[in-house]
Amino acid sequence: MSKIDVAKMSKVFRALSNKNRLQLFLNLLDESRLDLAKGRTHDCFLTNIISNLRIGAPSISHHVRELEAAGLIETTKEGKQLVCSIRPEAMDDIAAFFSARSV
Amino acid sequence: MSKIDVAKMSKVFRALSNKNRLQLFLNLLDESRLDLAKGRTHDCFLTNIISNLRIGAPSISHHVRELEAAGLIETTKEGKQLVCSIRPEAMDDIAAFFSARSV
DNA sequence: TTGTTAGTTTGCAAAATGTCGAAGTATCAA
DNA sequence: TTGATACTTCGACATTTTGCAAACTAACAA
Repeated sequence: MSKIDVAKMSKVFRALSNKNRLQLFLNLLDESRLDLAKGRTHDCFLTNIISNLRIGAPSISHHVRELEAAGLIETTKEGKQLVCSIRPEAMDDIAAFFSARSV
Repeated sequence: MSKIDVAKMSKVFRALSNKNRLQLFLNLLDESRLDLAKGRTHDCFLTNIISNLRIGAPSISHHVRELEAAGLIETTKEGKQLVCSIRPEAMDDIAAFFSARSV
């Protein structure tokens, strides 16, 4: 199991501590579940996962970068559009840590 | 699986987003691992889990209440001392959230 | 009773965060 | 080339967060 340090972990939680940012991440997670379960990554256009957020484009842009800086997602450009994907390693690290049965 | 409440979950993440607060929680988690793995709770004196935090007593007091308000821990008084314990359900929620394999 | 320990409450200041409007860039379409 | 779409960057501003000092309370010891 890879070791996680407190500073890094707190950044992950910070990234998910804002309602809009969490919602954005959850939208992406919903889209990605099936692929993640199979051990694959899943690419998703940003436009498709921000429809239920009531904030402006600058804020969205800012939130995406926070999620990326925390290591939770990766992004690439595809033409005009931004493509997002969840980093499975980030999910795994934290899941392992908080699994009560992992002693 | 229970549906995720964004507002509630973001509060949990917010509680763990501060380095000192996370460290405090992790100290408690370290102490609690064995019991949690057996499905039990574990009581811990506050004094024992704050030794590596470089902040004053008022800040500690504040952080403990934040963790409690987020539903991550429970506290009781024992004489002069405060006793803390991790709420196992909170752990389960977090583990489930980050488990990519749970579809 | 007097002192000590363990934590709480209050009030305050510095720093970080979240959102926005305005302006800018890059891609693609007409 | 003109316009539209999909972001990004840059201040600015209000709100929240974090931590501290000072004063306070409750439990216990001497």
